[in-house]
Amino acid sequence: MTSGTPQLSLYNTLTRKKEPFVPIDAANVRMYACGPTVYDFAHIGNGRMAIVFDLLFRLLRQVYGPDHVTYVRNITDVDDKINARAARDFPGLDLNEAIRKVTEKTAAQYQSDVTALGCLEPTIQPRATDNIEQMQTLITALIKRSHAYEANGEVLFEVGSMPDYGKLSGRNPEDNLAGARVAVDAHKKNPADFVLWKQSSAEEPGWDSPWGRGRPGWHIECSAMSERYLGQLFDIHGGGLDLIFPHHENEIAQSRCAHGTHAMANVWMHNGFLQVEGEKMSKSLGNFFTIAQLLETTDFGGRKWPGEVLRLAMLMTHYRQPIDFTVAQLQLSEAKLKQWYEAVFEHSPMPTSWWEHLNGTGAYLPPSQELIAALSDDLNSHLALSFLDRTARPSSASEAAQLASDLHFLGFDMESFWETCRLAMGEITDKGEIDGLVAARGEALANKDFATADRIRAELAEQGIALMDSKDPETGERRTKWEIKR
RNA sequence: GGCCUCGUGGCGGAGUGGUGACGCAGCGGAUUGCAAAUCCGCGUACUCCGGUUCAAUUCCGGACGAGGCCUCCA
Repeated sequence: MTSGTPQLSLYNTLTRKKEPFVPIDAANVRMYACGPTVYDFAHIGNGRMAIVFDLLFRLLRQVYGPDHVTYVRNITDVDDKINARAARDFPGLDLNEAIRKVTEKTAAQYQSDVTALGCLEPTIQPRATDNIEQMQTLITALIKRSHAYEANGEVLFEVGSMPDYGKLSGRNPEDNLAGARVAVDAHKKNPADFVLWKQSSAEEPGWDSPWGRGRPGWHIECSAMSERYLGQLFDIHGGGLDLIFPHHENEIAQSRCAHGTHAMANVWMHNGFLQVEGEKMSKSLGNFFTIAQLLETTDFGGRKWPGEVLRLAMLMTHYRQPIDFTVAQLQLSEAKLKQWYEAVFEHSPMPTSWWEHLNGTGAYLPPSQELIAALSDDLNSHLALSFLDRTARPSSASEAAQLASDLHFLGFDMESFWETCRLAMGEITDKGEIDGLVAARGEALANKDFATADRIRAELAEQGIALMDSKDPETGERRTKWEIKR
């Protein structure tokens, strides 16, 4: 970290305060985010989480260097919901084979979804099923240290064995009992005790273990995978707000009790939820949208939405605030994005032009200090974007190049934008052809042949090209620029 | 019932103990063959009630309101 870099501070759910971020090892900053359970398409709320932690990943890479950050996002591919889905979708198949089909297909879909949202690939994406042995090792340690017990064929974590259980969520087991619909199982010592390992029937997926053939509970996998790839104590652990309890609480209990450590991760970060048009997103309200649906169908607002537009809409609100996801918000995002891109395009900062840059080798500049400063304040993405608004009227090619680089840093790429535009442009794909028509119109105008001039303008408009005239401030000559409209 | 967030102009949303961030929309003007774009100007917002203070939207307390978690839902 150079001396000019602003201090990074992050809100820590554990302390309910914004704190300066101090990495355990600046040469290897380690973060973990709970990834998808791969049984169905990811919805736009899952997308928000991916974007938030992608932004953090990008910021950390900028501050500490791209080779000094490890980002682990797991794939949960063992889960009873997956089993149910596999049995439903592939009734003829052997269950394990059906499960593999479901998880592979869903994991691939997730990857393509979040890539469309501009998310970098995490450093490591471990699968739960590749880490069963590590989970068993953890469970064995918990039993040995008297934090877990076997009952009724299950292995359970004993909440009462950990004095500060509930610290993250600010609750203690007694509080929960009053209104909670916690099933009181006779075999549990405490109703809040949770499953580490459960038995599988012959048809269910299972692994041999000291406690019989079975499968892991939901929480243990993140404890196992984070330890394997990040160690017993790492820097940042993130996820959605709803994971605070019970998932993260239980992860902390498992990891700390198994290792005898005082902490699992130093900073716990949670992103807020999103609503859709003012209502909670739910299947029953009919306002439940998957990422793929927004990208590929016209279900939301009667049209498809580019991934970058969805990304910008998410970043317009601070990650801890609730977002009201609306068509109006997406339209505003698209307009902004278009304005920024066009500002860059106008100055064509590359030696040739962005068109050539599409195939080529442009190098981006480091992001603006103001941008990094805004994000360093607990990922204040809206403030960062308002900085872009202020630089969105570049007066020189170098300013335009800086704007392009800032956009690139935030995960918005000129390349994909122009690809999308090319598709929208229809017949005309050659910039020279457009320039020729613009010149022909200029000639017609010089001869006061407005009919011809307007015909050319109308033809271009049909191809999705809008022309705009302006006066050169120096010479008073007509200048015509064009842009792609959608 | 317990716990956690949050309440800023038509909208999205920063921020601050004392001159109304920024963007979108809107209004007025300049420019213009027309159109669009562009440029200039315009808003007097901080849920309510107390308290602290010379001064509160900002700090403290309370009320009201919204949302969330306590159900393997991000």
